[in-house]
Amino acid sequence: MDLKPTESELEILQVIWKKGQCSVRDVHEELAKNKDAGYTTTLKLMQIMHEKGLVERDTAAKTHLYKALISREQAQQGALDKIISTVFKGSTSDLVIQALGQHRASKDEIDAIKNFLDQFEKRD
Amino acid sequence: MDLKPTESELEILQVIWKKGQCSVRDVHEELAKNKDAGYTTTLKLMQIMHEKGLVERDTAAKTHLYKALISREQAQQGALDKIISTVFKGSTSDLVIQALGQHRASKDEIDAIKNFLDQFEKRD
DNA sequence: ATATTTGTACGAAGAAATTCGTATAACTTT
DNA sequence: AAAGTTATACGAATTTCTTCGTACAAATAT
Repeated sequence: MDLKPTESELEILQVIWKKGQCSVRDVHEELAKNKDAGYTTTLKLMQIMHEKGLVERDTAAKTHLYKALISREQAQQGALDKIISTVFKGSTSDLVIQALGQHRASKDEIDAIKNFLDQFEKRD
Repeated sequence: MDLKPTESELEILQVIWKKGQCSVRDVHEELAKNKDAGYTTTLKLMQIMHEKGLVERDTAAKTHLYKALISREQAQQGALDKIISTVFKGSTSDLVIQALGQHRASKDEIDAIKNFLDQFEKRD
């Protein structure tokens, strides 16, 4: 299993992650808010995702219901691994610093991260 | 200008970023260490990158010399923006915590991040 | 000067991802 | 029960990315 969603697949997964279980129409209507694609395009993509094992589906009723077989966390980790190796020279701290630099995190966020770092350090 | 390098383009950019200025052969030999592709493949990709405006080139000599027109930082930011919006629900701190949690940063890295956070906090 | 090597140009094949049209089956409405 | 609506299936066109072969020009070596 490769489990590396493409760009469009990721858009679909986002909707499924948010809603938990979706029909093609559910997903398509959500996507239609920001994007302009035909219904059968979404259908086809979801069928392909099923073939690839990215989602499972319940075909009991006429309208099939899809669930994600890859978790958001798995996808996050995959995405991180990829960009850390391709643009961050393998350096996680470079990534963290760049992320924080641009984003202007709030004090709360910064504190959350500091706490996290403290715990992390103690653990080793 | 779109300026969103593909996967292969990123591999090439990495070499150019590292060496500063490169001939096609420079890049190709570096890539050949980890990958197995023909010389003309690399050449073609670099020509396309030139068309797209990702690199500039000096054609004065027979062997053309390429320089990056997109900085590593720009590519990093683009990659971050993309995954923050597609898999991290827009949350930078989620990304940071996930990155630190899995990647087992070294003590030095953690200290670097802490220092950065301290400075960051003072700045506001 | 001729042959070999080293380079660019470029068309086109191949592969992967995306989009859509058409067929057809199953419900729903009239 | 006929017409309209809402589904899935699936082939195929399109687009984007990648790879490579061939042609040819310039520099170098014999």
